[in-house]
Amino acid sequence: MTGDRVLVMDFSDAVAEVLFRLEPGDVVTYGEVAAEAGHPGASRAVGNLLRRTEGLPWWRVVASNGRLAPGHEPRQTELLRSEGVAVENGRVVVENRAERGGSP
DNA sequence: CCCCTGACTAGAA
DNA sequence: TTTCTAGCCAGGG
Repeated sequence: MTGDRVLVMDFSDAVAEVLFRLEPGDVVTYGEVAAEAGHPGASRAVGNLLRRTEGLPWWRVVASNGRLAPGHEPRQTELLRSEGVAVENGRVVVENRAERGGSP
């Protein structure tokens, strides 16, 4: 019963909880975090929170298009790669082997 | 209460 | 493919 332990959590706390639940090698988008935190659509607020808050696994959060955080691409790339995440040209490589322009 | 900023997103050009 | 615009949300002054 009351499996929900969601006590009046502030936006910041809710987002932080979701972030800390992530495991090494896991990557999520701002929108996913916002929705998981109980604030769907607040993707922008999530980005702002990561920018103002420290101690959070911000590198595990990327944009919906796989883009990394502006100004932190090099650092985020190294962190993600160190966890086994494939990153290329400031972008998280998704299981998307279609349309690629280059070598089919 | 009002105004502005921002590590966003989806869609159009 | 890249660039721009409009819309949405929370925090801070």
